[in-house]
Order: sequence, then structure tokens, then C-alpha cells
Amino acid sequence: MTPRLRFAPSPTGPLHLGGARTALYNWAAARAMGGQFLLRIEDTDRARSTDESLQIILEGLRWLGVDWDEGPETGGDHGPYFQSQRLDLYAKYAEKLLDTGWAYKCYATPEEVAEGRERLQAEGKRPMYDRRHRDITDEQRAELEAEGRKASLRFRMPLDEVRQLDDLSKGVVEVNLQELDDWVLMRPDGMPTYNFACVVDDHEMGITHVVRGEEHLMNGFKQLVLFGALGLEAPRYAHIPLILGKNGKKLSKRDAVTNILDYRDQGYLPEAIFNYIAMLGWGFSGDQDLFTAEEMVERFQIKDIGSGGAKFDDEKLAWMAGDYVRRTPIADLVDRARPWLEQTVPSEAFDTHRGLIENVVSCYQERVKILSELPEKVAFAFTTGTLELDADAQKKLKKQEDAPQWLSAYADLLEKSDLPPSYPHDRAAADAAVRLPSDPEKPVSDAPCMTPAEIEQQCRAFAGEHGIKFGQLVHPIRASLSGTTKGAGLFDLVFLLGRETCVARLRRFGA
RNA sequence: GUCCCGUUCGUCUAGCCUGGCCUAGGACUCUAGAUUUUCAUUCUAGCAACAGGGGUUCAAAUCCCCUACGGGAUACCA
Repeated sequence: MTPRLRFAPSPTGPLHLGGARTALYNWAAARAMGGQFLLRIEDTDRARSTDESLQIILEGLRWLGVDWDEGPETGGDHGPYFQSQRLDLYAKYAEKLLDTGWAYKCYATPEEVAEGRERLQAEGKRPMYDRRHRDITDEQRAELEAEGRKASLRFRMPLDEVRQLDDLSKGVVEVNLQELDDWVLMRPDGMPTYNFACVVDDHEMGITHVVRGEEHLMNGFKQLVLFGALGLEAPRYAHIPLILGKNGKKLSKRDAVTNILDYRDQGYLPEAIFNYIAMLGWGFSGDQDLFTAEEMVERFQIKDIGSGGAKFDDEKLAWMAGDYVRRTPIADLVDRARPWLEQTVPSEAFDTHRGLIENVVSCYQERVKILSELPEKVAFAFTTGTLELDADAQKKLKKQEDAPQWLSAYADLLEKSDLPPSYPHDRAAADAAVRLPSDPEKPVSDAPCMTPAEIEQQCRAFAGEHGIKFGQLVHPIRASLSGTTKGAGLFDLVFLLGRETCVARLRRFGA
């Protein structure tokens, strides 16, 4: 039997971290076992299900790279994949259950059920449906119907039987079925409840393994018994711990985003989010935290999912996000960051100055964790107007009284030097020959202009001639060129800015 | 209340099933240092844990029991 797993979200809200992780584990297990992964939409709660939520969930899964073999938009042989479209199927099963006596009609109103529950609790018993219509006679039934009451369908739970569930994650768990209700299979309006639809669909869709949050452990027992009543084999279940917030409580808005797509919009790389949430409860190996989806699939086993609840930690996520940015090849990075970069980089520059953009971005690649940090950092290289200086930069410029003289002299020197042209002039040759950030280990030859290393040599000589300490010279130059005191190597900056811009910016603060 | 599940550095985890290789490993964070024109990266070193108590055993993080603390369920939600 080929393994088939599913993720069955209900479209009543966005895809949150916990849901994403559940989807991811089911997906990884299916891929690891060479089986199929399907998506089923549990929209039996008509009032709360929305198409907007559905779209957000699908988009979130796609963004993470969790693809489904069958489900909405892809179709498949076991559809429809929306429970709201499978109502006749549930009706058929309901009838069968009624015929075999596993189900019975309950005419109690919600108020009566609640009242019964309270009474049991008052008696010190377990609060649940009081089974008032479990064994009524035909006459009583007729009477209730004559009152115009609508019936829901309840499951006749075996009384006083201990059942075992061999959970893939928790091992064997035992529960006395008395603890469980005569739960509702069908609402009076003919809509199935979760546990009922879930069993019917898991069977009809050939599901073999189910990984889901441990809030479903008790549902697992209900479903197990129903499978038995239907004479069907149940899938293997794995109930895994929830993701917790920093305080060990349920994950809240304070701990993490509630919609996985917020990470996309903040410029997190999906590989990083995938890796991080996969790691929340599953270890790749004893000494490796970073892994790709492919690597995960190679060794993922459901039984290895941790049994303790994991707390969400954004510091580690931030580190991981940065690591993924650093490891992304520069051409890809520019493509993927383009929507953000365009906030400060003119969009035509992506055609005319691709090499320059790649050089600038690669200088900041190791300085950002998420893509949305890039536009601000990179802006100095593309501003044609007056550069704004931050407070620290202004301070640096005022610190040395004779700085203006040096800046002017250095501007004069650069004006005569063989620097690359400034944006928006054509400088493709220079950017193609010199790939930044510059690395002393890899000297550049055949550059059509000075390289950052040569610019540095020249600058050091300049400092020597004028009797200025190199360290002192560097700070005002950096401030006037980039408008900030931090960032890429100074001579990379000079190279990126090119002759005209460097000269202009230096003279602005020169004597 | 009742029923279920869980508990290894602050956090994520490896080890637990199949006791000895555990003086408990890795990662994030933090601290110190190295590199350096800043920031960042990188590298080196350091801090830091088997929830507590009883057993079983020559030997327990690993097996058993109890306690504590967390979490989940207890819906005509999923």
C-alpha cells in the first residue's frame, strides 16, 4: 500500500506556524516514504470558512515549498477535496451507521445538552452529553419528532471498554471509552462534524498516516472506534506537541506572526522558515541545524519527531534567516530581493546596471538577515541627489578640524585617478571585471580601472604624504561617501560610487 | 474536577527504544580574544542542562514507581 498523507486545514483563518509545521511534517513523511501528499479542505463549519483564508493557506504552503499531489487546484482521483462538496458521501455513511445501530438520532437541543452536562458535573461526574436519547423507544422518538424537533446523529460509543492507540510519536496510549462522549456525527442541518468527515475522507482518500497536533489525541480514539464500527482499517496516527511561545504557553501574537505569509512580506527567505519550523521538534542530526528540504526528506521519519513541546525563539530564527541570505548566490539574491530593492534602486537599473547592483548587494549580503533591510542599506549607491547623513556620520565629520582639507585633497586625487564611472554612467565593464566584496585572497587582473585594492594602496600613500594617520582619514571619507559610519569596506565603496560621485560627495564637505 | 501527554544548558536539540563509549555532544544567545578602516562576517576560547525523590542494577540521562511543574482534551470548532 503506498503511503498517503494529508494536510487538512480548515479555512477559518491564515496558515500559522503550527499548521505550517504540521503540513511540512506530513509532506516530508510522504516524500520520505515515496508516497503521496494531499491537501483536503475541511470547510464543514460553513459560518467560519472563507475563500480568503483558503487562498492564504494555499499561498503559504506554496511559498514554503510544500507542494501537494492531490487537492485544490491540482485535482486528483479522490476528489472533491473540499468537504463541503462531499456531503452525499457522508450521508451514505451516516445511513449505514444508523442501520447497523452504531449511530442514533438525538433530539436534544443544544441547551438541553448543556443542561445535562452541568447536571453531571454537579453530581461529580464527567461532564458530557448525558446520552438521554441513546436508548429511547420508537414511541418516544415519534413524540419528539411530532414536536418538530430536528435530530442530530450521535455515535453509540461502547461503554466501559479500554482502547489502545498505538501512536507513532507517543507509543501506546490507553483510554477508557467512557471518558469519551456519544459525540455528534451529523448536525441537524446535515453537515458532518470534524471527526466523522475526517474518518470518511481518510478512508475514501486512502490515507495511511496522519501527523497532527496533540490536541487531536482524544479525537484519535473517537476516530479509531468509528473506523472499527465501519469495519475499516484506520491510518497510523502521530500526535505531535504544539509549538509554544517564549513563556511556555500557547504561541501568541507576541511570540511570532500569526500568518506565515507575514514572514514572506518581511523578506524572510522561505528556505529559512522551512528549516526553522522543521527544526522545532525534529533534529536533523546531532551536530547540524541547517538543512534543505531535500536533505530533510532523505532522513525524515515520523517517529523521530520530538515528544516535548518546543518554544519558538526568534533569535535563532533571525540567525538562521541571515545565514540563508549569506549563502544565497548573488544573482539569485538580487532577483529575489528585487521587490524590496526597487524602493531605492531605479527599476531600469536592473537592466542597465545589473553588475553594479549585484556588487552593491553583495557588499551588504552578510549584513542583513531579511530582504527588507536591503533597500535602505543600498540606497547611497543610487541616490543622485544630495546624500543624507545620519547622526554618527555627522559627528565623525566634525570630529577632525582639518578634515575638510584632506577631503578636498583626496577628491583632487580621485578626480585624476582611473576610477570606474559613476552611476548612471555605463560601468558594466568595471563591474564585470571586479566582483565585490573584494577579497585579498583573490587579486583581480585585467580590470579596466583601479581595483579596490589599488584604491586602498593609493589612499594609504596619500595619507603618508600628507602626514595623516590612515585610521583618522578613513572615517570622514566613509561618512561623506556613504552617509553612515557602518557598512561595506571603504574602498569597495569608492569603487562602487565611481569617480564623479566620489569627487562630488567629498568636495561637499571639503574646504 | 476528570482523562491524556510531556519534562536534557536561558532557547532549539543529540543521546533514551537496544543501560556502560556521557568527565552529557552540537547550534542560537551571551562573554572574552583574534582578524580589521567602521559595521558585519569569519575564527578561537568560555559560561551553561539530565525537574525532584525513591527503586532495579556491578553500572541509569537511559528501565520502573511517586511527586512537582507544564501542556492538551473535556463543543451540534477543527
